[in-house]
Amino acid sequence: MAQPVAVEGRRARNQAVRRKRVLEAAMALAAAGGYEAVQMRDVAEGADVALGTLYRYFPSKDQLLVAALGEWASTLERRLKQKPPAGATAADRVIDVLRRASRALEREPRVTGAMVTALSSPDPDAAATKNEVYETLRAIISGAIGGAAVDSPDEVVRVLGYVWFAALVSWVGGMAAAGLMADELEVAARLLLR
Amino acid sequence: MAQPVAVEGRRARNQAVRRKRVLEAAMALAAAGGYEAVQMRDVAEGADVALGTLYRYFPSKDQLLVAALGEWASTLERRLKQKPPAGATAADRVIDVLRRASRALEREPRVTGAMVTALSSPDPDAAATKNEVYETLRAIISGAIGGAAVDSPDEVVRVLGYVWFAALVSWVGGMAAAGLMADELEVAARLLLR
DNA sequence: CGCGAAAGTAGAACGAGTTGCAGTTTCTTG
DNA sequence: CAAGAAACTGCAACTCGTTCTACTTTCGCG
Repeated sequence: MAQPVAVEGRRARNQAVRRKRVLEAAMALAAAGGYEAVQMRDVAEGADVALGTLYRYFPSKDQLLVAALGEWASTLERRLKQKPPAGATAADRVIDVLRRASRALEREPRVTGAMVTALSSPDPDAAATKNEVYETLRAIISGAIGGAAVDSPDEVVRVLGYVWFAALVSWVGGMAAAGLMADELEVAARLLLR
Repeated sequence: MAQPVAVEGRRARNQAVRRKRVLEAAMALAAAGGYEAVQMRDVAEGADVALGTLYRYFPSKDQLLVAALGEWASTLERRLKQKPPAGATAADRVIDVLRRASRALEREPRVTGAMVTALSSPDPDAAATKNEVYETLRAIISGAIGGAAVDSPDEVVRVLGYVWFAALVSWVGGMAAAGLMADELEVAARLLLR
């Protein structure tokens, strides 16, 4: 009589649900008050989960927020696959993508701030998760370059990834105004893809 | 009978001494155990200063460490003025400078880690101090380019500054091996200064 | 000199990330 | 269906950055 246990069993499904609830609770808090407002006790309460459980899912606050950023980046990547960037040259397409991304990030400055803060944290336990995020960001840039003939595309992509990250940190750290970020990225893209 | 109060009076001199003691204590702790080992109570004790006094000099741990990085960068800049980088082209000189700097930073990984962690912290109160550090780093790159004819030198310098910062953070965050940092910088310099 | 403000001291107290623990619930599996 | 392991819960406790308080010392200046 056992229902065919769809995929992965009931436990896994419940865990996926919990995980999502946790991430949503964290985002809600981040939207309201940024990094410092994402307090682990509050996240636990908001997700209706015990503090210990929260820590079982995400071993630290930074890993939680980096994971959230990972979801965001994956979503962006998916959307870009469906609606590829416009532009005749590789530089134009890269700039288009980065501007779109920047606009989205700037729309929720506190959320972005929280996630980027976590991304730049030194926590070595989060290194693997952080790398995935970087990987996705690079894939996004790479996709924008597409098949265009570019000198050493991998190197260009890596350098652009660095610039993207640094620009985000500068903005979040209050060292650069919001609009600047996209402009700096455009400058870098034009220099590297000329 | 009053001794001619050299410069700036006795108070200012004592404060300069205290400040230096604090920075030295912080560096000693950082050398031993990195960012987390730089605990404000221990810094205060090591510098033979009360905790409250420490906070009067440096309003936060991050500002303390960023200030330390600022000293390091200024020293490097001074040294480079005396012994300018070797190399025929701008790219070669920039690479030489960045390699020298990287080697120095990699020699004390824990100290570097502590300082870079602070530099990438989002604390907006530290923005001014952080900007000074960036300014110095850019000046160093700029000096290496020197008078060479380069397209949009300011933009190139800014982008290289971003890459330098991001490479440091990657290394410190455990996402890239030590030697890699200098190599990535070389790649970026060659791409931007070709 | 001698006073008053600024700077320093010791130490308690608060907040938030993280950990540990004892007891309960929920799955999976045989 | 009956373990029994793994996952959860609620909560106390610990750490370390930061703040606050009450008191003392030091220095520049009239």
